[in-house]
Amino acid sequence: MSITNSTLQEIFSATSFSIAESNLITSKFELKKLKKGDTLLHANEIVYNQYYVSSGCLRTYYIDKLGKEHTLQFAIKDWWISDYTAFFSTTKAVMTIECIHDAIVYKISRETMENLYSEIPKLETFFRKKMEKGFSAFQKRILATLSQTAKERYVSFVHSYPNIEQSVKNYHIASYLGITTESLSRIRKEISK
Amino acid sequence: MSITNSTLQEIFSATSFSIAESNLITSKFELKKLKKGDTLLHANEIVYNQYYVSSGCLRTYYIDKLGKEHTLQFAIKDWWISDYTAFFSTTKAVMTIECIHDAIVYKISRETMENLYSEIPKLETFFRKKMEKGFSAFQKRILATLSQTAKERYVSFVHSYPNIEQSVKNYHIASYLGITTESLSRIRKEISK
DNA sequence: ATTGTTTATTACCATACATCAATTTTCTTG
DNA sequence: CAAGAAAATTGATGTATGGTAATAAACAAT
Repeated sequence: MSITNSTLQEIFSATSFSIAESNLITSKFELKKLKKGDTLLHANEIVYNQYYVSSGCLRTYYIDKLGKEHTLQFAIKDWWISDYTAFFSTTKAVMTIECIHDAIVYKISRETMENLYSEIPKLETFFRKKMEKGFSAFQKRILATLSQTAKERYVSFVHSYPNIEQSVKNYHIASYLGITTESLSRIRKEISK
Repeated sequence: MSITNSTLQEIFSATSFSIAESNLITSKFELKKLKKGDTLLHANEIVYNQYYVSSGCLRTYYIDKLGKEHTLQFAIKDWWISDYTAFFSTTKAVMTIECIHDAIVYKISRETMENLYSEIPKLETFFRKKMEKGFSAFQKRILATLSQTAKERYVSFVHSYPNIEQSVKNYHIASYLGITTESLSRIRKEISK
């Protein structure tokens, strides 16, 4: 229950806090260790928390009515993860979060976040900017799905996220790109020629 | 140059400001009237501004290397519009914003926004929450593209945005859904049976 | 190392959606 | 309301990606 000051530095690198602020913030985060295969968040559960990923790898995925998995997001060091649609409104998760590689994450609730925001405005600024980045990333992804072929999207994924590409299964990547693992396999073969 | 207090109310409905705050904010917005067919933002232009839509209808679209248009977003009354990826980093627009129906918008620059945020924290809260909603909406759209057929996405679009559906061309909707206008036509035929 | 299990590949056929070209319908504007 | 322009529809055919099933390769565990 609670994290260290150096962890605080890790999470909010560019931001500087007073001692009082630091103490307040560190007291609110909770460390969690995850093993490969663990489920951090189950679909249908009410989402109270978001998580900062300090190490390891996780993914958020959605299971559709046919039972197929669709990966919305991967998260490695220095990424935040949750089912954000549910998190922002404290409603039930549509997605599941799974640990792909043993991980260390720091957990914080939305209620706590909102309270911290009013006490420490620069924390709100920090997260507003995070959100702007995330919004941007999603926008780019939508444009990519609209305008590119599966092959182009794969190439650009490998290029943009070399660290992730190495540490996840091909079928995870396929479900992120919106294609089957067989199609991805064919694409990889073509590229390797 | 500058808007009225009642317009301020319109934009920030749920939020209340002191007189000084109101005056400060209203002085920063600039009214702009647009005619159908006008371009509010050109691709390749540096993006300094975002716009609140008071009336009318606009859309943001991307032209790919083959010359095809892909609609990222529509905006009607009470929506905000810009090329946000470019706006957040004050870089060149990738997209174009076109007026689809005569519109009235209020313009404000990012620099002004950032200054207002530090003076009026609740304004930052307002936009953080807007951003959370937008992030959520994009997330849902990505999940929909990953897991649904074109027909399902069309039905859900019509259901979610009845006001937009009425006021835009079918080929706009097609380019938003990521299909051709011919395919959309076939889908509509099937549904009408 | 051997065996079992998970993941990736390959082949063959199916399907959703795209493309192209023509036609019809709807909207504009004098 | 007539004539032209823009948008939507339809038909015929093409293509990217999906589905199924079998096989091969990679990984894990004893």
